Amino acid sequence: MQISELARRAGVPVATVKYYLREGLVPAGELTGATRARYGEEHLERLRLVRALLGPGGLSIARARAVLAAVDTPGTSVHGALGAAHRALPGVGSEGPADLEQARAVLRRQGWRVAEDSPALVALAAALEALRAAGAAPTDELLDRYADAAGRIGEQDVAAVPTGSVAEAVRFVVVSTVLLEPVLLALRRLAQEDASRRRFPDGC
Amino acid sequence: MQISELARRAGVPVATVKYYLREGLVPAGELTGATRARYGEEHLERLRLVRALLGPGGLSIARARAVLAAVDTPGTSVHGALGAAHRALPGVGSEGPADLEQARAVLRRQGWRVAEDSPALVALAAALEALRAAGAAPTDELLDRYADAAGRIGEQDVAAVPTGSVAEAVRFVVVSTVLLEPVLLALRRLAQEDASRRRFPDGC
DNA sequence: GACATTGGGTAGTGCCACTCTCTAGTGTTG
DNA sequence: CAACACTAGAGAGTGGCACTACCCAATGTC
Repeated sequence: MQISELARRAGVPVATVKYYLREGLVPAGELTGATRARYGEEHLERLRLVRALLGPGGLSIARARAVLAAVDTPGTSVHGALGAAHRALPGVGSEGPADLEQARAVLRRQGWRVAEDSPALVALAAALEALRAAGAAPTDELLDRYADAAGRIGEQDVAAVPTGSVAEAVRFVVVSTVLLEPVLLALRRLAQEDASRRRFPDGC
Repeated sequence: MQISELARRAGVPVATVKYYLREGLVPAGELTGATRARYGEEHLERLRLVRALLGPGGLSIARARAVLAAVDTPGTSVHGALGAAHRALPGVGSEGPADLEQARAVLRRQGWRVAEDSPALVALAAALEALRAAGAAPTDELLDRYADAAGRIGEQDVAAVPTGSVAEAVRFVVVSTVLLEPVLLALRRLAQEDASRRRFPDGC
């Protein structure tokens, strides 16, 4: 298929596909001449993945490229791919070295063990710092409840990883890590809405 | 305090504070002359809240203004404030009318009742659509597990709302709705990392 | 042989969150 | 009272980002 068909089937303007090709998000097609290239189903699939990461996934071009690099690198272990995906995701950017103490305490109580420099750990510390700065410091009890729920989800995520090939597992991990985040947030808001309706009926 | 002190104590450039004043994110100070205004502790608190919403909260200026409008409007019910906050939050922007069926099915199984046009419902449908487009359609079982965990969190969130004054409750709802999202996402990633380490030891 | 399309590249666009600069006025210091 | 630093308010400029429009020479199609 040519670029126009690729673009049409993915619902993306041709100029945008060219842009992704230039940025290295989508691999080049097979050149059949100086001004012709052929694209396959795998290009279409990749293009759809890119759109999902950039749109609903909320990634920037640069971060999407880093995430896709983890997908493309064969020989990476599944655990390593998860780490690469986490590193590529937008953590909560903080300037100074954040206060990791409350975050570490949660991990201790949950019995979780993670890398010393885990980006998720830094992100958690930064998020807690933001809450404190906004005058809404969370209690340890609240954090523990959140961690309980998060633990269930993380367990579920990892259990669902297919064991067929490493490549398949890596792709699954990356996609689900990124694209299930909006699902989780939407479900939380729905649960809040339901709980709020029950607790505050008729406008309290 | 003058604008320079306000800016210094919040760790924000003076020009940026002026910008927020112009955009209506921070209320004007009390004018003491044609070129002088006085700001109080409440301005400092508000400025810190704005920074938390824009930075870690990930809101745009326009969305932050809408969220803050909910905080500022007295007489709003707590349930109404939650709805206002949800409407102001960035849903997953989708073009056409998404397929709400799978999303509604989750709600039915959980026994949740939400508004027909709930933005969270649309966001969930859009997120599911993105997953399908990326070739990683989630099973109902996975969604149910996610919903179970989200249900716990939503319950917890609503239970934690202070019952003192409506204004206090509204502020709490808005802040926790927005600023606990990064906490939840970070905890999920930490749980994934721990679970992944246990399931894929030494690079599988 | 006319015409549309392609790969490849450069430059421009629109949006956003600031950031700079200017004016006119004001408090403060010596 | 004069010099000076600071202020409110507002317009214009900046840099980054994700496209998007345009151009060219080459090529495929009718």
